[in-house]
Amino acid sequence: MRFGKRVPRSFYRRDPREVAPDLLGKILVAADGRAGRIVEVEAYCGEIDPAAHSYRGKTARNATMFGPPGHMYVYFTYGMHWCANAVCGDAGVGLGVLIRALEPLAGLARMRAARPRARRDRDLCSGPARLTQAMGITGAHDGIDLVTGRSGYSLVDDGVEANGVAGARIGISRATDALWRWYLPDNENVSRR
DNA sequence: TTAGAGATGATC
DNA sequence: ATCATCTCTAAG
Repeated sequence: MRFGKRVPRSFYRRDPREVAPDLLGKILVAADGRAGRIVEVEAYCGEIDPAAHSYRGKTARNATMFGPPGHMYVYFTYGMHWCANAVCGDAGVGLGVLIRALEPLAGLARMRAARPRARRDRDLCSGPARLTQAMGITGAHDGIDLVTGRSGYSLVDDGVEANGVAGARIGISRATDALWRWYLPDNENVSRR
């Protein structure tokens, strides 16, 4: 791959609270050359996590979360936004990591075209719905495999170290005490700076 | 720079 | 009614 080597499926087959901090620094790559480094993530922990879509079991919307790890769960929210997760753990359990922000690395012109309202480049991918817009991710991509990248998006590792800090998750009303958000504290592309 | 509210529709 | 959000507007 152009930006790094494939993140293997075994990476995802773990507790999302382990996967999430390890995902910081990895790169989300689109087939058309758009790419961004992950700088903010949140873990969602299935049946033990009241804030997770999968908390009450499998439904039509969250079915991808209960599928194999390393696939992308894309959901629609607030009537207008798409958000993307990496499915974690074993199939059938309903675990995932929400990708909340990217540092734009390549294909900036395409990202700006996809988000004409973004005033500065740091506004392109600094939020879960912003990054899907910038990267061209929609519900059409729900369930695609991020390991093989055969459906247009993949996650790769270029070896750059990224040490994050933990905090409370954003935009939820239950399980607000769990420190299951990780981000790079000095990165300008993190949401809610 | 920050705070508040509207947009907009699927979900359960 | 709620929601894993964003953007604009108004005010400081």
